[in-house]
Amino acid sequence: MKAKKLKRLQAAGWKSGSAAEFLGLSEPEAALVELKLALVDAVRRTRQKRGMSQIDLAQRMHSSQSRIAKIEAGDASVSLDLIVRALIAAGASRKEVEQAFVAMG
Amino acid sequence: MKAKKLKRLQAAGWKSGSAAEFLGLSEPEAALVELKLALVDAVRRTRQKRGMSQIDLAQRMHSSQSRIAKIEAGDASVSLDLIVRALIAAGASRKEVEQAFVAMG
DNA sequence: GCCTACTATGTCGCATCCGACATACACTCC
DNA sequence: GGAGTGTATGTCGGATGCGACATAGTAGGC
Repeated sequence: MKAKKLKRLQAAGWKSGSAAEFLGLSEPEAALVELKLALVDAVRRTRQKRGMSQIDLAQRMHSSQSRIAKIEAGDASVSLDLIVRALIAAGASRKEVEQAFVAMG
Repeated sequence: MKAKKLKRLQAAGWKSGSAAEFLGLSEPEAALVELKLALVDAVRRTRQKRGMSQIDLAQRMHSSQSRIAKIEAGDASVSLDLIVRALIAAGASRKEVEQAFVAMG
């Protein structure tokens, strides 16, 4: 599956921008992917800044450690909804959320 | 269902901020709802600014008119993913997306 | 080495979200 | 009133995302 491959690639250290192009995603699809990647980064950064483990965050948002791991890995089975929920649950301020979105460019 | 009611209310003209509180959503849930509402507004505004009908937008994003209607109505059966896809497909500029987020406060 | 804490990956059954379709409603123009 | 255009709402089967669990990998202290 294409989406899955993309996610694996990016998890392995691909810089956003090249990955989407590499796999030949259409423009709108690509934009959404970029956005997700930006937010995923924000989740991990925010969580670590707050000194939380994946388990801590999982409990806060009534989810599981494996889900958090998948979120941060950019797994294809993770929706934008869940990413944003995680970001909020991690305690990101409004400004931090905004910036994650802005960073998408 | 609670979420459904909320959505109906907001569609009927409730200002974001009061609706979530009114229904007693928890903080993180509320934040996500606020975000969705802000983006939903942006979808409609962007679409209309571009002179598109709901059908036009639906075709652009390979969806259906009824889905677009539900998006703009804040229907509970619409994910954040879909809202953002719609916003992108409507041709929202990066600045417009940003502003949608800022407006969320 | 072993133990502990943290993170990653695969799978599964259930819930939610999706596009599609039908249909109703609202307006305008003729 | 009828036709045309745009929007809203309800429903359905199939697709996707979810939490949970098991398990494996990784790093540090002892």
